[in-house]
Amino acid sequence: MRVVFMGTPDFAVPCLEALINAGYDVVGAFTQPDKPKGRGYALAPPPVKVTALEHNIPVYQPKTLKDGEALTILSELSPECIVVVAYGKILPKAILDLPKYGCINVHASLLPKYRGAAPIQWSVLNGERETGVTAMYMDVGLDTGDMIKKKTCEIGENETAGQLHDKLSSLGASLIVETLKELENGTAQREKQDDSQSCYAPMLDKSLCQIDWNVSASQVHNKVRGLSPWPVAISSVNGKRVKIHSTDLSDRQGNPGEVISLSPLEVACGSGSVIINELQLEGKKRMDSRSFLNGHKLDIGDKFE
RNA sequence: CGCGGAGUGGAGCAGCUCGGUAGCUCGUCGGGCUCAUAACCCGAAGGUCGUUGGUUCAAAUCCAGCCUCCGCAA
Repeated sequence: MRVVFMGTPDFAVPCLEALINAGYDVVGAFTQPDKPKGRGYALAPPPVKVTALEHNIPVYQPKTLKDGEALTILSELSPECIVVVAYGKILPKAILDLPKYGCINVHASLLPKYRGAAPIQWSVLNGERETGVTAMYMDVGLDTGDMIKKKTCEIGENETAGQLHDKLSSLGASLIVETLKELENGTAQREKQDDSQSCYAPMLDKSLCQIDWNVSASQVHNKVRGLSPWPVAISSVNGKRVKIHSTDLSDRQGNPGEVISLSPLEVACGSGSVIINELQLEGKKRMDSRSFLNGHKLDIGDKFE
């Protein structure tokens, strides 16, 4: 089957590789344009581009799909199916209608829940215990297409968005391969989404990162997990910004934000408390809290805020 | 040329302004104490102070270049 792949970040890479390994004829890869990134604004190629080039797949990085150019390219590639995984652009109807088997999207949640840009992080932030990946026929809405197939997985109590990301990413890879098989066989299901059950997972905003110590320990813990490894939960001590990378739940009480123990480093929340395992001072590397305390004096009663 | 911080025994930091004995909190190893401890006491090992060059009688410290790591911003 001739397939065009559309995707951008790391999450999409295993799907692309799975298609290649399963023997699909990937005739082109669409991905976002290189963007200036990091210190010095060095131009960074998206991960999907790197992978595609390694397999000698032609890469296209149009700024927009709305003009005729993208459609022309796609017509020439004449894919029987377009697979879209975290591409980051809306596909116009003309493109959706192009391939025989349609445009198939892999989304990192159990739809209709967590439609949108950051389903993985939001499912952790909200303390969900289960999530998964969904394959669907794309339509003109945002993650609203009819569903074909799902795979579920558990979210561990201490699991981070990063760990979940990796799990779902490989789940998504096997899902897309199985889904294409079913499409070819004609055994693929088609199920409408129940819009009344839907919710949105918007792009993460930096203002989310600030930890409010007045909320419950599990809310703090979910925030730390959900924002790890990026963009990372933020607090400050002694006037300096600190990233909080990893915590454990505990249940001691105290004034919210106050250090109530030094070994291990434990901070009180609105209810319960949280043990800080790993943190990072601005300009410094991330380190375990014991190392941190060796070089930065903290006392019981000092406040995180 | 986006803005900024940092490289000092295994870890985290101080020392650098005002050049001249390598310091602190841990860890490690050996010994002691205790019913017991991420407890305490005694002792020991371990560092070309990122790298190259310059200034100087003398450089971790001053000057210049390079490498590496990190924070912000995108």
